[in-house]
Amino acid sequence: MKHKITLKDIARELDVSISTVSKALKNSEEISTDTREKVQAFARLYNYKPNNIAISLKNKRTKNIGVIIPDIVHHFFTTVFRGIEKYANARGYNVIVCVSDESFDKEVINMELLANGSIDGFIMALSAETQMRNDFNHLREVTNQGIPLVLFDRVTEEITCDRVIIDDEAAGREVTQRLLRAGRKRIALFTTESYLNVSAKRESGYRKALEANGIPVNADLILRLPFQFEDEGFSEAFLKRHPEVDAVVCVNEIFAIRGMRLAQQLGRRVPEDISFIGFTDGILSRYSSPSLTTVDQHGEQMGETAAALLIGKVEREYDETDEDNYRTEVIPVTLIERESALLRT
Amino acid sequence: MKHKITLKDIARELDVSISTVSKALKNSEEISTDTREKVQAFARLYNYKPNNIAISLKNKRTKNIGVIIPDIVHHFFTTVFRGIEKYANARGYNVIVCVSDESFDKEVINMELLANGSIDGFIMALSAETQMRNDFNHLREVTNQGIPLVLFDRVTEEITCDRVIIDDEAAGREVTQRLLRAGRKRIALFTTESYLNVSAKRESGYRKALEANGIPVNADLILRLPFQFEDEGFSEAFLKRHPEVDAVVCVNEIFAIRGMRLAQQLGRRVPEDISFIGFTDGILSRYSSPSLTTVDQHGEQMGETAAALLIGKVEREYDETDEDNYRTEVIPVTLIERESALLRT
DNA sequence: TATTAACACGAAACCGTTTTCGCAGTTGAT
DNA sequence: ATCAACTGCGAAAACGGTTTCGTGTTAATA
Repeated sequence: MKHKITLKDIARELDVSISTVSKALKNSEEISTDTREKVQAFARLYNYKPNNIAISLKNKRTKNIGVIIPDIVHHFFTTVFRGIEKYANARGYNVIVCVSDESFDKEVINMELLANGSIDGFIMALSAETQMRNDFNHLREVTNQGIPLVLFDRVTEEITCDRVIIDDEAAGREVTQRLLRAGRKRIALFTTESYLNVSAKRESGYRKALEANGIPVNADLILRLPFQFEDEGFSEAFLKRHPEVDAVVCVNEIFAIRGMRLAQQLGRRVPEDISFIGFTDGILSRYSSPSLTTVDQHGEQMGETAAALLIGKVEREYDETDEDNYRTEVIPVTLIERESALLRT
Repeated sequence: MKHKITLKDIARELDVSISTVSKALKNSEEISTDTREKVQAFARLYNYKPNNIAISLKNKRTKNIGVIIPDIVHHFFTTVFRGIEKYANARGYNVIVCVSDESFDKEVINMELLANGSIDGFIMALSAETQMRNDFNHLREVTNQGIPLVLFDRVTEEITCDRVIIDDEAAGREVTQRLLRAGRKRIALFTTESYLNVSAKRESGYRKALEANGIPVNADLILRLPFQFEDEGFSEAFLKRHPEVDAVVCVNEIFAIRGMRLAQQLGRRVPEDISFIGFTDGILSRYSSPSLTTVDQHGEQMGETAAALLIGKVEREYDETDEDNYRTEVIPVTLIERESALLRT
């Protein structure tokens, strides 16, 4: 095994001091052209590369950013991750990913592990369990240490930090509104348990749209599905129980796809008899039959924005206690109109 | 900003030496019970956590593993990644992900960056461009430095390292064989350009199955699709040109889904008129209409196996020059029978 | 000729740990 | 009383860099 060459090795070989080598490699004016060239030639020859760890220790900067997401096998998070990775990489940062698996404990453990010098900052989406427990001490711990934090999608207001979100309520309102305008009368909502803040906000938008149109919200038309497990027939029972429903707003892609399949199996035509609109523009939406009309959250852009905010903080000096330094970026969404909903009357 | 506490701080406060603090925290017998307790109590109180970077520098071990994959928004790679992350995390390792984006240059740059001390080993799938160029010097560079490397899925024989693969040829043979047994006569193949070794092997299996059944391979029935871009109507033209085709073997999920849609749009019934079998058991396969019969590569298991091999190497002393130390693990595949292919006659 | 400035380089501190080794001071045995 | 062994701790080197501050040599200036 070829031992990796260090400054010390070069210094020994060339019979100069370590400092001289270090400076020569940085092309410091302090070192004579002669020596500089000699050192640089030698370094090139033996393919010298400085040790990242040593530099990190010295600079107290790792050029690593930590990303903690609930799940990686999930199109939305994957897309955001790509945006983060792309932006970070272009600026010389590497990305360490930890998957919390929707577990509070894993989230805490991973954060603490990374917070001890491994990363310069965090980008994360809260796990479901964290949102349910409403316990954010691990986040506070980290920000108190002066480690920059950017939350996206699954965020909380309890922590002073940057945020990248979409306007979930407006989006929920918008899609419901569009269905109403297209003449739909009985609009159902397929959502998750309400502790997920995005779901709660989308639901709130749904409710507001109905109310704004003088339609009373019927709690029976709101179906709360367990989001981690397979739907145990809840949707099917719901669709059978409510033949009058002519449109469904779904808080994610998968609920919509499953719903559509079941509706079709029950002999209902999509979108003629019943329209479906989802959230997240993943491959499923594009390739399902019919293809799904859905809200594109522009995950990649969210990721890039989050990375930009984080790296900005990392590289700039700033006053942590100044609330004005924290921004909440709202990424505009786009409704992708496909086949699963009739929106033009 | 609360400054992170160090050994030095504790030593100063308690008026002992840094060495004493270090030993006390490790519960060394060398230190009196009194001092130990005092130090430990103080450390707990101020929530002392050792600096990972300093430890890495000292130990020359980072507890980070580098993962380089061509694409993260791709179900198979994501699944493998989850397996890696799961296994690694359980053993106290973090995972740094770099996306090569199918580009040779990015792959090289990322590897070189990480190889300078940031990681203890690599797990990777080669980019398409790397496979096309057949240039593996960056891999050789890394292994020469004694950095363990595990290749998965997109591998090469040119490098001495561990590998985790499926038997692509056998799988290609198997699915073709099953279609033949089910009475299909004109079986087409939708594949990528042949420089991707997995595609090449699957094609080889397809050919062998046909030959074994006395059916001449008809090159016209092999459609090579650009895999990075949207299919510009090639599949459609193919299906129109070959109405006699009654089954298609596809080297990935997306080719199969697109093929099915087009076939259906052309008025052909799937699976009655034409059967489709794909590779990769992603969400698309499960939720398409009809659902896709596909080869499950068990990505998560591949990831776990790769991580196990890597961490084994990292933590064990071994002789790099001994070829016997390198293993190629073949993960058994499973054919998931769904609706898109009639396999029982 | 004495002073000074520029030049080229090295010593050493520092980042935060771990670990070896040595050194007092105490204890117990001879 | 002498020596050995043990106890409890600290100094210092090491990991691989960066950076500040000297310092000796040479050449220019008074």
